[in-house]
Amino acid sequence: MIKFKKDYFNIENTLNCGQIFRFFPHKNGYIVQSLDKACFIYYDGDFVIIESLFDDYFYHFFNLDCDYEKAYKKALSFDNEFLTKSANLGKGIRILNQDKLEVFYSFLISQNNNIMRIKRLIESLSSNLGLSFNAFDTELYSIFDFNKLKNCDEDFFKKIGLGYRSKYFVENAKDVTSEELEKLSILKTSDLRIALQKYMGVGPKVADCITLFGYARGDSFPVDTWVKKIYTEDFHGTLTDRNKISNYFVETFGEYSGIIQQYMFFSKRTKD
DNA sequence: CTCCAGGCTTTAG
DNA sequence: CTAAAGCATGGA
Repeated sequence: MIKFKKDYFNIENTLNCGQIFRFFPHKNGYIVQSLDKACFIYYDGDFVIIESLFDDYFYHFFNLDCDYEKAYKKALSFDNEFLTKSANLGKGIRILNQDKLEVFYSFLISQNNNIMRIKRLIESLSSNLGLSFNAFDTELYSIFDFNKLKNCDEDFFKKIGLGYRSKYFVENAKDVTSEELEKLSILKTSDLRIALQKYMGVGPKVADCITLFGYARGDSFPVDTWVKKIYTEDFHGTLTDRNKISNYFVETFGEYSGIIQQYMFFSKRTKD
């Protein structure tokens, strides 16, 4: 069991800011899944409790060593109305340390798609290609077995509902492995971003999500349709190219780009 | 019916 | 090089 004060840790906001797709409400908290592991996270007074069989794994997963007060204060220092509002709304958000391969395939699904459907598709892949196990009185599936991906044809992925993204899975399943992604760790973020885009279906935005959520690169700023709206409506920017918008924000926020992006993405999507 | 969702690849200019 | 069409699917 892991127990810590809930300062700068909001369970709902951390799960609902679009960085993770495999979680769901359970009793007084949430069950959260990563690869073949699961944990049960909930509040107990002023504390957050994480129950699992893998304390070390989930301690790292939830990034519990990171000081988020700095990021929050950094966000306030820019004196931008929308950013200040977003930081106050989202200051309990943490960037999770997720598995690189799980992030890769998860965000391969994400393009031109919505979060509810992304969650459904990953769940469907898992129930078809993962192993079932029981935890917290619940029947769960591990993430889809990456070795089994190689043996699936395009029709299988289409039946799951991946649509035109099916061929991305067929292509990448041939050579995108955990080991291959791990090799790229030596690259600095800007080079890593380019390297990831060599894979079919991975463009600038998906690459940024992989560097941020899989490689823990704070100097990443994914620009999707929501963030583009933020840029024009709330920062009154004039750029239209997503690459340039991303570069602009990374130059502005530096190593805090990723978390600040999450504050704003969460804020823009939250109807108050 | 149209429009949109954590966009990318392909093709045209 | 930049601009725009085409793309699967399902919910609003």
